[in-house]
Amino acid sequence: MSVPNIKELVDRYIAVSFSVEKKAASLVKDQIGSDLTNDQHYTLRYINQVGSCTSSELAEVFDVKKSAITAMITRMWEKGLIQRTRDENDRRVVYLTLTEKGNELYAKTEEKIHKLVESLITRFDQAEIQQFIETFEKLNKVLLESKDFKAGE
Amino acid sequence: MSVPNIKELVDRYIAVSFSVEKKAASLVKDQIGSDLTNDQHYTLRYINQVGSCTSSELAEVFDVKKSAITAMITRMWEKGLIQRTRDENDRRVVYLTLTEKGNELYAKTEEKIHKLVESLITRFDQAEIQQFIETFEKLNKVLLESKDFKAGE
DNA sequence: CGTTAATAGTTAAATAGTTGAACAGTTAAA
DNA sequence: TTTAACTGTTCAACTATTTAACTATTAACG
Repeated sequence: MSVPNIKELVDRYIAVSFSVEKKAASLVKDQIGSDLTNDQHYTLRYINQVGSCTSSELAEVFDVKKSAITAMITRMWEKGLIQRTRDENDRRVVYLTLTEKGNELYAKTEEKIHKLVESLITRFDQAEIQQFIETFEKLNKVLLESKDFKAGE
Repeated sequence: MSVPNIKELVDRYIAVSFSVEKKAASLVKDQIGSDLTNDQHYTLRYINQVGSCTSSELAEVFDVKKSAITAMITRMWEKGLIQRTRDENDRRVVYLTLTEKGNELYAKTEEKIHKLVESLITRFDQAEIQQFIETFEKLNKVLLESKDFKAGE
């Protein structure tokens, strides 16, 4: 058992990734659920990070169709969290930015999530969690390449 | 930068876990999307693993309300994938099992997901992926404890 | 130039998943 | 035996998603 075969590793990965995803989503929701959905928080997070972006860009990042983004952005726009600004040079393009209210709500919810994640990862050895995140980031890159491969064939 | 502080690790974890989740969900869906949703596949997977379970148990595992489970199970029952059997001793309880069709569809989709995950993790050093999964499993335990803590306070 | 392509985003209908509250039926406790 | 607890369902409301059709705009090129 000290050298698990590939099949066992695959099984364990599928099981644990599903379980962690469900539990983490539930904990995040407990923190921010009354103000925002998890997806809406991640949308605020992304726009806050890049400053300004388009629907197409979000669709790419979230790996969903543009119409799904339109629907979500409209809901957030109705809550006054997001601003839509037409590009004057290319009038097809709409830039999405956070409003003051959007920024404030993001900061508030992000603080809660930060505390949550911190309370989790400080229960690990620092070297272990660092290695874990590095492999996780590698996996993220591998997934990105898989997507390109898929699109290219 | 060789010794990142906690805040940086937390930031990186939040970003990468979100990104991986989105991309993985998308790839899984590409494999099984026409027959089942991702959640439905995971439900088949769980029931296949334990043989038989109840709605309450699924609600616990999936961390959602029982009414959400009822809705999903009903959809899968309409497709002939799941059987509902009342417990004769405690007639409140309904046991959920896979039908023949459910088993076959599970096997078919699981094979695809297996191949997908295998193609991903074989791109890592075996020791690295093994360590990664072990930490992931630890995280899963920590999350379970966090849930208990939350419920207990 | 003018027609045709491609692009950015929206709309609308359909489906899946989710919550919360009310409810039925059943079992356990007092 | 009445009351409380539990299992599962129904319903209304909502978010997220896809597909297909559509508008408006820009780019390509003959």
